Amino acid sequence: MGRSPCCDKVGLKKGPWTPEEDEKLLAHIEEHGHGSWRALPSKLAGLQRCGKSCRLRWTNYLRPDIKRGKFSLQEEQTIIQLHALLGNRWSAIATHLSRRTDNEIKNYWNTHLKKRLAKMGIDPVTHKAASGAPVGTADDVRSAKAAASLSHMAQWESARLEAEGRLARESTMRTAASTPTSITLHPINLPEPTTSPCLGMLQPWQGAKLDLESPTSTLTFIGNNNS
DNA sequence: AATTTCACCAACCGCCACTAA
DNA sequence: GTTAGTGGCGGTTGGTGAAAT
Repeated sequence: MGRSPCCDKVGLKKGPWTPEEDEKLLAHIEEHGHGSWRALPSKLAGLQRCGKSCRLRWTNYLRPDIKRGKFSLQEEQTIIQLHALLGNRWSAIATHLSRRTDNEIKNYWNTHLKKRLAKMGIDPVTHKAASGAPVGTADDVRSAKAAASLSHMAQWESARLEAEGRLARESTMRTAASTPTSITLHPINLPEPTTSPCLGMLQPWQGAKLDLESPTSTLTFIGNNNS
């Protein structure tokens, strides 16, 4: 498959966006909406940016429904648990954290959460206690069970996401005009949220009692199982 | 006060999936 | 069936400010 490079055109600006550029992009999107990103820069006089850069700036920064600033404890828990389930599928994780962008979650994971897990002797990739890590023997059994459970859940969730993707595509093709395109998630039977050994790490930092509501309970489940 | 090191995060890059011609 | 164009995703980089020396 051939691909034309997007951002190698001479004369296109790179690097941080200026307030003026933000203003131009915002004004344009407010007026025309965001449709064809590639065509957008040519419509915007004076904006020497490639469409890809415009899209990124919009989705990660300018979108009005973006929540910025510190992550709450609840959000941290959600990220950790979803990462245990989904791995580095940041966009999928972001859909479960309302108003957070995948880029922001990814950055937060790489700069904060990953290090914390490592410090706790937990492998941030597998979410299992790292070999040789100081984990209590009683916990070992629990951790192993939890890991096995999470592994199974991960497979389940992957399959579910694929199915959802297919369904979403099919439904948009079939009923493009009439049907709302919101994706409804189907219930998954999660074990106790605390089964992920790494979640316990959040408690001492906050010194507060955790309200360990299942992170995925923030999802809007419906009762029907059509899969 | 000057310099170095570290941490954070916005933005870039390359790849993939999908679609239209 | 093939090719080219586009949007989106995840990994990575580089600029900047804060902290340490």
